[in-house]
Amino acid sequence: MSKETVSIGLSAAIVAVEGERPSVLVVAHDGAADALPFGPFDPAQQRTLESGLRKWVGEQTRFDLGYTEQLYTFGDKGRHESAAGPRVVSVGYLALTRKGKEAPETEWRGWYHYFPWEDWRDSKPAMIDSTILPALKKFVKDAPNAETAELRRERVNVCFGEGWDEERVLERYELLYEAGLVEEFWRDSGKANKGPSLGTPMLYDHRRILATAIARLRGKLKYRPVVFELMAPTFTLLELQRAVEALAGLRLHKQNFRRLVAEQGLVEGTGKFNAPVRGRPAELFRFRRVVLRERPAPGVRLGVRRSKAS
Amino acid sequence: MSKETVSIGLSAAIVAVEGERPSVLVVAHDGAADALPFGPFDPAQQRTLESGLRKWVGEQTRFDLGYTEQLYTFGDKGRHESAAGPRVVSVGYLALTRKGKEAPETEWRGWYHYFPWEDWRDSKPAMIDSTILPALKKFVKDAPNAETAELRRERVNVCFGEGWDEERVLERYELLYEAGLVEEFWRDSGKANKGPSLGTPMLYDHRRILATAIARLRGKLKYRPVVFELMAPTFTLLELQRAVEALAGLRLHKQNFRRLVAEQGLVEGTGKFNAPVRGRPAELFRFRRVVLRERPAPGVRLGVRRSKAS
DNA sequence: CCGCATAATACTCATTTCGAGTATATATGT
DNA sequence: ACATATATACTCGAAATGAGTATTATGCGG
Repeated sequence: MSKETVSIGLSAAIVAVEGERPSVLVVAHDGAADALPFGPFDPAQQRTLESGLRKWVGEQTRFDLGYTEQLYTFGDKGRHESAAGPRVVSVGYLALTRKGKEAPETEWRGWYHYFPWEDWRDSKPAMIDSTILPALKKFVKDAPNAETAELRRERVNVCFGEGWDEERVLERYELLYEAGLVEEFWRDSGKANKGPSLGTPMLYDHRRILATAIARLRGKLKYRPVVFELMAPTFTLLELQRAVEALAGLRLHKQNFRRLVAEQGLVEGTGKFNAPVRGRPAELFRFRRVVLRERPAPGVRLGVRRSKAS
Repeated sequence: MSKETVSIGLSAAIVAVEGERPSVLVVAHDGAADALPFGPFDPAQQRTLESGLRKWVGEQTRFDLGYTEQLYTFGDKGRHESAAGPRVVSVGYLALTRKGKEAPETEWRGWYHYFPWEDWRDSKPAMIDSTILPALKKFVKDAPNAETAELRRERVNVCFGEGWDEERVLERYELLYEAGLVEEFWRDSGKANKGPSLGTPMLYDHRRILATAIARLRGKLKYRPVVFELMAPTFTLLELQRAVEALAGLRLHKQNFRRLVAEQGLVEGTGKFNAPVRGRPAELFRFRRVVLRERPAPGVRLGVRRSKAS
């Protein structure tokens, strides 16, 4: 094993939405922490990193990855590899798919298990005021000097202060990590955690990769029609809205949502209607693929609401 | 050299702006193609990829990298390494700095040398209509089948059709690459180019990394105050506007630009004025660092003009 | 020292977008 | 029939946006 070479690992946050639940495919061995599917990159066989990813995902799971996107390359010492063997650099990917039968050893898990503070659909998660903000206040106060304290105060404000920016998923996770509010911090530092531990931990730095994936997806949503990778071929407008809301972790204004989607030419009606459980039947729509040719940034601009219920 | 391991290279697009010219630091050996500063990553010495980057940039050049950001990890076979030796995976970075004395062997070069079709400040570059579009039309026509032709037509339209999206720098470069309009395509495929060759080529895949850097910077500009990393401590509003225009490759509406910048609280006046060459003296402004605490997405929203001159 | 070119800065205006709400239509269940 | 639930259409005001005109402060050439 040469000193100058490293081994490359590919991790994938494979995302699907079922109804109102955004889910991620995890490998869950009993006892061990949840992990993202992970595979080695074989430089001898594969021409590109992405083809390597598609290959082992195809082998290990049965999913057809539609949209895939590289997220970030992590090379931090000690956050991945074992003491023996070569240094591991891991390249994280985001992949979107429609849920199917999962492979053995894997299962779908709602991503808000890992990030409960990111779901604002019902209301601001109570844990923010009850647990997170007090703990972060302490984190600011415990800063070694005034300058660090000021920086920390700024970060706390940006992440959890006035005006929720749903895209800052990674920033918030990293802040909670540094403040010792997630289990991984204590695991990585080898000390015992005596305080709160928020959300379900994951193996290695996988929760960080997942945070990156969610952040990227929430951003992309607004200017590229990526949601449709997660939808069935036809869907009602409410189903589409629920999917977007699930991903963004926010409630949207129904009437404005359909106005946006329609005006942008993102969807077209099929003339068919669903069989409703209750209420007036909704028309089934399909994604207008041609919009890719027409508009420069055809995303689902999410008309965020400012006040009460929908 | 193990079969399963690769060697990691770090490339950096180090960007500065002088007046109206956005520049990138290149290593220019006589005869050879321009290259981005490139250094190997030493897994034995460095804890993270970014610390590895900062180390050799600090050694080779004299710059203090302010803002740095990882761009993308390229692992394509044949686009980087030599036949012998290990497979090279290259991690690209974007770094912003203020121009200083460059190191030996390096020089600043305007980035539009490499992407002449990306500079729309004066007008739509003539080469688009005279050279690019006809060649791409041929590229569509030469498609092996109707489906590929349709896909290509769509891409051509998105990249160079109605409605210029200044952020699609990478998409455009990749399209030109595949259509054989940039020298690198012919170099990589080992054939002789008989057609036009647009812009100045670079070593390996460095022009692709630079395209990624420009795209990322143009996007970030709008929602994070990154321009200020490139400005002197104080500046006039016109200087700021010119810098943004240089990066975006677009002209902006002067009065609206200052309205945006002022309303968003991005800058504050110093009460001092410059010594004008002509015209009324302009007030010198400085970046309001506190804005980071106040606003969720404090970027320079660039009120793009739709008609004639400023 | 006057008028002009040039640039900075202030202010106006119409249009579009956006958040929010009301009104109406069409189902189901009792 | 009517209560309830959902789908869809339409309205309204506030804010943001694109574009322009007006005014102010300089240097410079006569």
